[in-house]
Amino acid sequence: MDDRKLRILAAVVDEYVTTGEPVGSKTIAALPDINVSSATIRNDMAVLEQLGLLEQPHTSAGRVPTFQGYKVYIEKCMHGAQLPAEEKQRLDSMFADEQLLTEDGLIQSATSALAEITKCAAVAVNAMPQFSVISKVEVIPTGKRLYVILLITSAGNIKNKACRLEFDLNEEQLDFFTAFLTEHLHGVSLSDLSPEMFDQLVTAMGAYMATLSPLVQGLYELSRDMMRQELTVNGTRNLLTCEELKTQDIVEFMENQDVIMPILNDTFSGIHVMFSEDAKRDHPQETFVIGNSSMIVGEYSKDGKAAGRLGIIGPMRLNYAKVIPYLEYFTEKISNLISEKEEDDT
Amino acid sequence: MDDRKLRILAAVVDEYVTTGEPVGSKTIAALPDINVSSATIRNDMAVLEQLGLLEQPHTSAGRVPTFQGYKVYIEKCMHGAQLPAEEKQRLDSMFADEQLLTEDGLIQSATSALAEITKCAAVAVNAMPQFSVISKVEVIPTGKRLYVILLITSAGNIKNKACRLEFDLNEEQLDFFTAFLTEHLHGVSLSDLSPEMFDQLVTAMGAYMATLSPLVQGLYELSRDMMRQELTVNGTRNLLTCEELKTQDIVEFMENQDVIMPILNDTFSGIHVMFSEDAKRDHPQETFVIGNSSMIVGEYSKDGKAAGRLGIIGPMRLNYAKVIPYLEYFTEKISNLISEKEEDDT
DNA sequence: TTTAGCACTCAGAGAGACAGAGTGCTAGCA
DNA sequence: TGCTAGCACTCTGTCTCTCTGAGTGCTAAA
Repeated sequence: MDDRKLRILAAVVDEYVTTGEPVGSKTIAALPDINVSSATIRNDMAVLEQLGLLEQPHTSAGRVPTFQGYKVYIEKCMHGAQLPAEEKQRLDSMFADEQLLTEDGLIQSATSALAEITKCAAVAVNAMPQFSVISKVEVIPTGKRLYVILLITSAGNIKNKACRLEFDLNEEQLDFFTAFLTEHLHGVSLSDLSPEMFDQLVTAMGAYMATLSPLVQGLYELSRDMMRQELTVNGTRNLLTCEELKTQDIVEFMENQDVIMPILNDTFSGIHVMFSEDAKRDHPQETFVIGNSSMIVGEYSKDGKAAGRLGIIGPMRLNYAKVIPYLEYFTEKISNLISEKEEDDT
Repeated sequence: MDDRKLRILAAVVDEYVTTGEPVGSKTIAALPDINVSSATIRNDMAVLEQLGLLEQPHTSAGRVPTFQGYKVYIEKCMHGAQLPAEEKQRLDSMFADEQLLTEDGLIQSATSALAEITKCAAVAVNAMPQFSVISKVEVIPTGKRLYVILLITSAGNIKNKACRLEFDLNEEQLDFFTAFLTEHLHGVSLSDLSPEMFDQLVTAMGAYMATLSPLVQGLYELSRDMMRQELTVNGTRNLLTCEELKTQDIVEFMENQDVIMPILNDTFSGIHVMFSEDAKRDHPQETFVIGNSSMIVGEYSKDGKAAGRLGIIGPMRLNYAKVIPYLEYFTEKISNLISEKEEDDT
């Protein structure tokens, strides 16, 4: 695979990405940095087609990159595209205005900006919170036989749940229960909270068991709830303008966004590009992936530890050279902002 | 407007609803309960067209009901269609299995069943919680300068919010604040919580003002949050199969479902049918309504008091005679189930 | 008031022609 | 050996034309 063939591949991809039309040999020959005739290009394109990097929609049409072609392009032809300095500044100032925002707000504005800029859908998930640890459990009486359990983790997540008991608790019972929970659960990681562990808790309560078990059950559900990752999706409607994506697929995705969770959680580092073909192969159990789509995912971190992922879902025919630098910028920016915040808060 | 014209209108609607094709005079003449010739029907249809109840897509096509035509049909031709008894039983048994469910769960399963049956989108909102009153406010220290505010209403809604202060509070301050909030807020209705009222609260705190105002601010945001109605939408994808609805519109709706809130909150009683034309007229400020759609809304109640609304969004060309009885059934069923539950709980 | 008959209209499907873009192959040139 | 010019061939998309069928409105008769 010589240098010229790579340049031709890159030219086909660039051209196809902007026009959306199959690219012919003459178009390529007319480009300034290609100095061979269209006949030569035709020969090279035939080879690229045999390698599975290009394909023809029909005999008398130009060439279109295959998803393997895109892969080679991204890997070998894109060498570190950068965001223009003025664009960086513009975005920096946008984030400067929003310094006060919470992490949630940050993710919201990052995904919507990303969706706006790339004309794709932007997604984000926080990292699996399984390793965060319970820092506080409170039980608060709030009405006749009605109690609210409040669960707080080291990562700062707070959730509550109301439980109704058979009987009202007296002060002593309440104190016992709070102390009991603190003793057994403080510092325990969420992922260690198994149903078995809760069974043990119930037995350990001895005489209080019968009265308090609904609370323990509620607590279990609450911890399950905490384990759930938050998915943010923005700009899915942008995908509608891509003819190569089926509307049916897009809407199915909108109604059932969670299917992309396992794909987002795949292990990798840095920026990762994935096509619907890959997803179908690696996650056959997922009922649904948008056909002909690609997903570009990056990771953001908080004080050096993985904190979540940010991605773009778009058509396979996507201006990767433009989009990837943006994604890099945003992941880095989010990492900085949430890490700083932590610093000046503690 | 004589009886025969009404029967012809009904026949056109019924026929159009099932076939989706404009209906010609011959088709109507062939129906068993119409005993006049096609020429007579043509004359009547010309009159119905002048009345604005029917229209022709083009000169040599059959007739199609206008939205006014549907209105007259629903009002005068449908005389109380009923759900077949066996269907009622089937649904009853479905709900019997789910007696343990919460109100949320009930709404979830009702909307998804309704969407499934009608092949439309089903929506639900709870009633505006503006008249529920604050029954409890708690402030719980959870870490360094970190406090969680817990707000509980008479309707049983619970929400929390974390606030970070400049300084840690000592026990006395915390006690003061809790007592202060209970004194001023207990029994106050959510709709009375204005920014001005919070300003007064802050001033009334005297010396504590500076330290505690972030908590008051947090409390205000929490109360705003509580006022927000919960919207449940299910089965929007079903709408994609209707050619008369624009995909663009449907997707726009999916991404921005809240726009239907004001429409759902319109005052009415019983079952109410509304067309996108009506919605555009009555809610011109709403940026978006699905064109050619209709929305059928009913109300469910809890112990006789309005508790929320359940609706169907579908194409204007909809089998109203089938769909409306289902909606009636579901609203009544939900009302019964949530009311019963309340009884045996207090 | 209803009906039968007739001329008229219009959309949609199908066939055929044509232009244009692009290819593969062959033969010649550096 | 690698590149190029030229040519025949292929295929799609578009345009035009025609034809069919469904449906109407109008008129005259029952």
